[in-house]
Formats: sequence, structure tokens, C-alpha cells
Amino acid sequence: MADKRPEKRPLAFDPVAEAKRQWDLRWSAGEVMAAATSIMRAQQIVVARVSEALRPFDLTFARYEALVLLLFSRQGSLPMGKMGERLMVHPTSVTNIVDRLEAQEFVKRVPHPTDRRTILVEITAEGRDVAEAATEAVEAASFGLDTLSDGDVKRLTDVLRRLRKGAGDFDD
Amino acid sequence: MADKRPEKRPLAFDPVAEAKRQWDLRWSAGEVMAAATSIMRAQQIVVARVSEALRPFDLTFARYEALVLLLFSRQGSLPMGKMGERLMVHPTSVTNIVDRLEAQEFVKRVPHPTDRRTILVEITAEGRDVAEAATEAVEAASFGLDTLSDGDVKRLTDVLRRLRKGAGDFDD
DNA sequence: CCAATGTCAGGTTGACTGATATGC
DNA sequence: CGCATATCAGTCTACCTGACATTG
Repeated sequence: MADKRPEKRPLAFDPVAEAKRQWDLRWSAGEVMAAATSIMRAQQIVVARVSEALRPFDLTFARYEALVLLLFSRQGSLPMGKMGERLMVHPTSVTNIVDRLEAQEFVKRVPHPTDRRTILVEITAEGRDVAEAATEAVEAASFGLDTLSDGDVKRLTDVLRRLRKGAGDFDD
Repeated sequence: MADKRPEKRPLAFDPVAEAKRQWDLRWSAGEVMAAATSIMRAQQIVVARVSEALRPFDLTFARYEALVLLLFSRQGSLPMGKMGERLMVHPTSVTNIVDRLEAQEFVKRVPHPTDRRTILVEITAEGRDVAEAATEAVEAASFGLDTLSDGDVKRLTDVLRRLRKGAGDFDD
């Protein structure tokens, strides 16, 4: 198997544009299909680039995001449930992600002082160091968005904010 | 467990904007981080909505895309490798996806007439019917993008085309 | 012999469902 | 009691690596 998917030689045409052309011949909403397909591919690109940058630190995107969230928290710790809310991931995924981060000793579970149902996840000193170093690597890779102009980056964030809001992510 | 991730009550603030605020306090490239994070979340939204629409047909997004690709092909069939190129997925993923579609009798493997190494994947009559019906459902769900204006949909596709091109997806 | 095609075995990730123990 | 919090077991998708048989 010579090839990994990310490093294939470019196609001679834009596959999304081609799909839209064919779609419009039979169905409606070709524009929307093209946008949705583009989002899927864009995410693939970002994940590939960020994952590559994170590999030396033995972190995935999901685990990195969790680490940064804790780094940003005032106490350096958050309840499991809160993490799930903020990261928009399933409760069992939080358990899974924290399990792995804990095995790496980047976080530790500590009991909540007053509510004995909830578990606080606390970032360790080592976790902070890794998060800082990993951030440098991820920034160096520009999150895979290095080919976009500043204007495009802003436009993208702006449109996607409306999408996220429309999906009920936040009130704001 | 009361809640699935998609249907949580909205947060009181935009988590991406909040992350950017904190990010800018320590690091640079907050705009790019916000865009990358937004892409990740946007993909989650699209997948959730499309998956829901496809559930009655026992199709995943990946299998649906493969089916539509075959529907669009002139002969109703494509070599495995070509499918991987166009769908931008790993060769073993193509094997996996075709295995499942074949078990559902939506496609069948047929020998290539001249090159005995390659295997053609051919959409069946049943596959065509399912693809048509599934497309109706997916269009009814607007690919999860129903809350975006036509202008935003176009802007999004446009920016993401430049991203995909920058990532070396196509020459065009 | 070398390159291309597809498959298989085996490992990782993350997301999900349903059930459960514990505590408010 | 009902509800919330986190976990566990098990399943599923998709990805990746490395090896392999077959064919051009």
C-alpha cells in the first residue's frame, strides 16, 4: 500500500464542484450539499494537520482540547460533566478521555469538596507543560489553516458562529 | 444518562468566543484557533443531522456518500481505488464501506473486464432506490445547514474551496 | 523485477446505548 | 422518592500499519 490518504496527488478537478454539478442535474439544494461536503473535508484536513503536530506529545485533538480547557479554568480543575458540556462531547467520552489523560499523568481525578457525586479533573504540572509545548506545535502548523487569508479565517469563523448558534449551541 | 450530546440545553455564551478570549491572553493565532475549533464543531453538527436523517435507511454518512458517488458514475460502477480517491478515504476504509454496502445488497463487486487486479463496485437497483429515498431525507434535513442564509452557504463553500485547494486536494 | 490493486490481521480512537452504583 | 453524576460493558465506525497474494 503505497499511499496514505492525506498525501495523494491532487485530483485534476474539484470533487465537490463536480459532485454539485451532478447533484444539480437531478436534485435541488446542490449548494447546501456542497457546503456540507466541504465542511466534512475541511474537518478532515484540520484533524490531519493538528494530529500530526500533536503526535510527538502523544496527544489526540480531543485530549489536547480537554487539556487546554483545564489550563484555562480558574482553579486548573473542572467537574467531568462541565467538561463534557464545554467540549460538546458525550459523558462516556469524557470518562474515556480523562482515563487516557490520567494514565499519561497530565491530569488527575480529585474528589469535589462538597458534592461527593462529582469528580474534579485537575491538570498536573506535567499537563501544563505538555499543553504549552503542544500549543506551540499546533500554532506552528496553523491548525492546518495556513493557506487561508486573515479575511477568510474571519469570514469562516463568522459564518460558522451563526451555524453553531442555529444548532442551539449557545444563547449569547 | 438523561442526555445525548446533541440535545443539551444551550450554553449562556459562545464557547468558541470564550476560548478565543482566553487564548489571546497567553498565545497568538487566536483567530485561527477559533476557526479550526468552529470547523470541528460544524462537522459534528452536520454529521449529527445527516446521520439522523439516514438512520431509517441504515446508512452512515460515509456509506451514503459512496452510494451517491456510484449513482453519479456513468456506468453505475467504479473501481475500489477510484472510490477511495474521490471520497478521500483510506483504501482499507473503502474495503470496509463496500463490505457493508454489499451485505445490504446496495452494491455488488464485479470483476473488471480487462484488469484482473481491480474490482468494480456496482450499484444495484435496490441501491439506487435507497440512494434516492435517502437523498430526499437528507435534503429535508438541509444537511443540518437550514439555519444559514443562502449567502452564508455560498461564502462557506467558497472559503472552504480555498482551504481544500491549499491542502492539495485538487489542481483545478 | 517492480509497481499497482485490493484484502486481511491487528491495534487505536471516539461515540453511542443501556445498565448501574452512589449521592443530592 | 426522583434526579444527577460518573462509570462500566459492549458495540460500532473509521482510521492506521504492515503484510500479503495476485496481476500488469
